[in-house]
Amino acid sequence: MDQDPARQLLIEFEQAVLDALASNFGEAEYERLRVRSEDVKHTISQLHQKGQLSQSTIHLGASIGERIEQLKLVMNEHRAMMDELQESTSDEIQSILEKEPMKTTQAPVLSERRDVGLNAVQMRDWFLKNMGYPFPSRNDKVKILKTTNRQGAAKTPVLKYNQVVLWFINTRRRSGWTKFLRRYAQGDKTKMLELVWALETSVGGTHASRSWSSGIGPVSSTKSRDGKKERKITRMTIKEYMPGANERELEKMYMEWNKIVERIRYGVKERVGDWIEEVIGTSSEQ
DNA sequence: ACGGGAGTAGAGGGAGGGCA
DNA sequence: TGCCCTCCCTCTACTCCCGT
Repeated sequence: MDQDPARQLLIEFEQAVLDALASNFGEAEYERLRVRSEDVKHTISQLHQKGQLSQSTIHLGASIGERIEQLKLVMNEHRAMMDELQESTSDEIQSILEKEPMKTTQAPVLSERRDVGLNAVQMRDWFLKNMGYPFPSRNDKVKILKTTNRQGAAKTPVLKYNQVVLWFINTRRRSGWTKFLRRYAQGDKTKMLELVWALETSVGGTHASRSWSSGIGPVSSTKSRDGKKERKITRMTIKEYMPGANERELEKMYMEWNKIVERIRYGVKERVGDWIEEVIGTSSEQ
């Protein structure tokens, strides 16, 4: 039994989400979970305000979110087959029904620019799996687009290709990834890839335990993702990458890196409890 | 031509203060 | 206590510019 009430609350909450996902996840179940998430959010926020939320509890919350996310992805794989079948049928029906002229491609009016938040789960996931080179090719973007739209079909607005492009541009900049690239890799993306690989091996563990990966993988591959040109990656340790750096400088770099990862995982959200909303919001799409 | 970066506008929402 | 207003922050998306 966990002695920390906040930790206990989070663990019980995770169990409730898992139970719901394992059962027939209907509207009633969603509503119950939503109410419960409000309680959890309220309690966690209060503890945070009182300064009673330990770092390990915050990390527990993060890893619970990660586990729920992974379960969701697995379930979506199974669902994808059915969806594809449905999609091809509905496309056919839609082409028959679409006798109206094509919608205009004009820029949306300002009031439509930020109606509801983007479903950025897939984009965040892709970014975190390719931290060394977070520049998705056209194919990657289309894949992200399809998966996102399949997942959030009814609850979130359709994600457009351009939104994926913009999201990655903004996230690289705002998360601090671009600054990190300039500071520690002199703006050289190949060097950055080497650095992130060095960081990854230095930290150790798996993608699940770290929550991020360089994107290179264990087997040597020098070909860039888009296949346009070769990138020679030298695999070295962090000490080899930064031979002149002392422990303090390395520590500072690790801290900056962790901050970037956190920003990408949860957006630049600072309010405690927002991650719960995000988890509930995305899990309910099952 | 295309993709990415930088600067920026605007919408939405939370926090906090003032007031009845 | 509840309402209103203002300020500030986050996020999306636009425009312009630059590099390939």
